[in-house]
Amino acid sequence: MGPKVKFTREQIIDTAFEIAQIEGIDSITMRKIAEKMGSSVAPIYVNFKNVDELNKALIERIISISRQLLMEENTGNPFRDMGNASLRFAIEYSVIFRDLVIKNGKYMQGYDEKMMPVLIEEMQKDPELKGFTTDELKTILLKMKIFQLGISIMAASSLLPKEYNKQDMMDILSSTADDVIMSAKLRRGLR
Amino acid sequence: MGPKVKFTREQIIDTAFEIAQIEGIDSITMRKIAEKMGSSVAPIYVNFKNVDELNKALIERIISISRQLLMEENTGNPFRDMGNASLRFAIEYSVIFRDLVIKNGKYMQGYDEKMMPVLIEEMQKDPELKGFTTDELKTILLKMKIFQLGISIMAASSLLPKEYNKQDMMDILSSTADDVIMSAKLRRGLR
DNA sequence: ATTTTAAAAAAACACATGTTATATAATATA
DNA sequence: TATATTATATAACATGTGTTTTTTTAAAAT
Repeated sequence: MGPKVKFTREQIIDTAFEIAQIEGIDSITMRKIAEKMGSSVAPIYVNFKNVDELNKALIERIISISRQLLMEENTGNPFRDMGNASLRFAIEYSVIFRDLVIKNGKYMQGYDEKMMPVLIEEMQKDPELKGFTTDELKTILLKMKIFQLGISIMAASSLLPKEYNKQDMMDILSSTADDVIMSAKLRRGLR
Repeated sequence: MGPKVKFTREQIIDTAFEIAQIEGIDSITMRKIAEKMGSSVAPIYVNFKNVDELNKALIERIISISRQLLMEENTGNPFRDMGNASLRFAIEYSVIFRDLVIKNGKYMQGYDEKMMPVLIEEMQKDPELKGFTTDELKTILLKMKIFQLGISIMAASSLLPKEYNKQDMMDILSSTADDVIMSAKLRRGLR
């Protein structure tokens, strides 16, 4: 055996995450990570074949954090929880969130397609949403996902009115959900 | 005088725009522009002090194109036109649109703050929106701007259901506008 | 026709970055 | 204790980029 391991794979990913959070994913370099850890680049190349592998691991880490936020949010109303979790992630990790949406559309797309049926199923259990067809539920969900992405990006990019705080954001998200559901109910009445 | 000018400022910006449209703004380099024009980098440095100046000029070009799209869209319903124009830009120039939102939040912020009062004023003339207070109109506008950003980014990032076409996007944008306005009217009834 | 001038090309410089090759040193094992 | 192993450090290499310097060249002025 050689000397004790001083820099682990986890530590490297953590450090990359910290840099990404402040400067953006593109600003990560091998030397920056090394400097921040107080090492040379050697430990990085022991743990990762190259920069692409490191990036892949970082993306996985980010996804896992966002998923954890979703777990924490749990009012029993799944599609509202999802919106709030996304918003929280966008606020707490704004730089990374923007990078992720921009760069990683493909990953998100796959993730989304898997979540869709699950969410529809959950929505069917929701008393507030009783009596809607699956198609109507799909439309409601899509509208809310669109709105949720919009407000998340606005929050992450400081595009909302200055005085807007987190609570205001959650309120307008919730209020728009009400709008969409209410209008769907009215339309249902016309069927 | 020296030889005839072979590479104009406009041509350089056009070429940068083409690269940005395909590979993203960050992928623009002096040498790439030169190669695409069939020149050396010299003409670029005659027309621009450095890469920052070139980027500034490119952003101006992008803004001007997006403004032109807004001019073309003109159904007389200003805040719906704005949504459609943004959506069209996002679809036609998807790579640039994403870069712009992400990178250039600050510019958009300023642009927005200037547009807000104008739009509110236009909304007050809209018969569909008669009888709302300024605050109510502001909320409606904000909700629609959020939704519009969300769908534009989804369109630009291919995050919408595969079968969704441009018309579907415009329809759901319009339908959500209806939802928001309708719900606001119901709330107004409760005042 | 010659000279001047400015546009463009070619080459060079400085620097950042990914990656690899080599050197160093700490630890387990014989 | 001596040796082998291997984590880490150091240094070097290749490449891409912005920028500057030098050279070439074509049009205009003389």
